[in-house]
Amino acid sequence: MGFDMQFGSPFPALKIREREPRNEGRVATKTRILAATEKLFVIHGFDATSLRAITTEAGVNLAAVNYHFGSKEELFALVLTHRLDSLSLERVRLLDALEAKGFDAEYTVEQLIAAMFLPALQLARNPERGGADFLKFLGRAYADPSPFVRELLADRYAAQDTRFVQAFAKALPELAAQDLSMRLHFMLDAISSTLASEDARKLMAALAATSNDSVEEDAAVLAHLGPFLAGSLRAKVNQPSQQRAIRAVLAFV
Amino acid sequence: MGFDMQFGSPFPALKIREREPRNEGRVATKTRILAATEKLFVIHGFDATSLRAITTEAGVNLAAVNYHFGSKEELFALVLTHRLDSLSLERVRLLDALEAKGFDAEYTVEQLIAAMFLPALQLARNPERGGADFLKFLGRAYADPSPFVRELLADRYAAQDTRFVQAFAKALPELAAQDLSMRLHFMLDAISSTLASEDARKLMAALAATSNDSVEEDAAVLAHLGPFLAGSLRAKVNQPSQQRAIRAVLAFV
DNA sequence: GAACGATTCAAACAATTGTTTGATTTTGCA
DNA sequence: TGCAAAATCAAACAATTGTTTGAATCGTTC
Repeated sequence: MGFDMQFGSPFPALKIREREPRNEGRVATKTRILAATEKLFVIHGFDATSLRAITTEAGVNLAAVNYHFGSKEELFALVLTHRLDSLSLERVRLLDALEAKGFDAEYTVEQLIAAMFLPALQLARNPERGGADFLKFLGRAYADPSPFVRELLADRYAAQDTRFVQAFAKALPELAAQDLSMRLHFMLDAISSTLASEDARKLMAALAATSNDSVEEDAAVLAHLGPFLAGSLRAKVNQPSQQRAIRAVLAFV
Repeated sequence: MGFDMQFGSPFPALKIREREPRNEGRVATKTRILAATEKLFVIHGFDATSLRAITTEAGVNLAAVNYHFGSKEELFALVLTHRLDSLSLERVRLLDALEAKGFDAEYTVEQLIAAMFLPALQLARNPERGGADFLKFLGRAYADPSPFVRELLADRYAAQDTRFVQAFAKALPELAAQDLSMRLHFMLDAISSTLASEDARKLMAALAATSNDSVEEDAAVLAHLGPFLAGSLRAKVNQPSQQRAIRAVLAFV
């Protein structure tokens, strides 16, 4: 479940042989492969997940991957875009809605942060679209070192990233472009590697547990995440306190 | 250069055959291998750096690695600890000095941040001990997905990490342990993945260029990094502004 | 039920990996 | 100079990788 047959390839280049699965007794081979791929990708990443491991996990023949998907890369491209496209769409939708309604002048940064992270929290709560492992999946995807994965993400979601960067720039006009760029870099890298780490996700689960309504849970997580991230984005450079602290430490060098 | 023969293995288990290199005409084979390993590790990471690539880069025979170092893992363990041990020592030394002198009550967080990051900036300025590529090396090491690298770092530098966590906890008594833990997680993950990324390091170089004294350069970088990190650590949870921002965004869901 | 395409399967392929072997060369010391 | 240890070398090894092949099987349709 989760996966099903509506896997129309989003890549023109990735057109695969289409056909209605005809056996009813067991889940279609393609679906089993996709599910196994997602499961093993979360654990091991792209490079370390072999086609033999996938086909064994799925209980299908090794050649089935190349037959149904063409290649390992095409298979993983489908798995990645299937999950991440909905995340991206939802993020942009929230950003659109906020821009249409007009930001709350005082809390623009907090609203942008909420628009960035609420969709992931929601997807993690929807078993059909990722479930609890969705955050793990997301972290893996953005932390994966394989050039193939990195280029796929960069190419496919660059436009969305740009829109958020521009929105943050507008909300923080006093911050130099250099500093904003560095801080957003930090923020996004932190999010993704944190999502990939087991204990950090446990922490977030613990925070969520302070409420019992599911919408309230998301709000609880954001109430802890948001100020932390907003605080970092709003901080002013060259504070005297920082200057003094640096001098004190430099004295020991 | 940089590397030389004082490669006494820090691991009892990793004792390698010791011997004074006897050929003078060219750099000793062991040294060439170590240098090539470091160079390729920075570019490709542990898994994707093959022994054949290393020995080709070093201009030595393929079997030389197993002959001189025993295995690929033992070779990389030497390269990693060689660089990271000095960083760790210097960090702890600064922390000791600060604790001995007594922290500046008002700026403890800033001082701790400086103690964490100054050593890396210094090493990056010392050609003998890493040079400009040291930050790249550091980022790679902490972002590397290989279980071998992750366990090596966790086992070897856990004690140092704990000391810093405790110092931060003391400096931020009003912050719940959960939140502090999450924020430090974010902070360290952000630092390492940022160091590994090309454009983020360019940004830091640009910041450093605003001064010409080399000590001043480090201070300049810290003046931009510090407030950003301190701001994130000091932020208070459950701010009304954050709560309102979350409500506004949740309305669109 | 014959025929045909879609699917599955075991097997092999070519390429790459870390490691080992055994002969050969180089080196330092007697 | 002679000799033994150390170092280098080409070659092979065993294991793993993604991919391809060609025959066997399955399902549908005529």
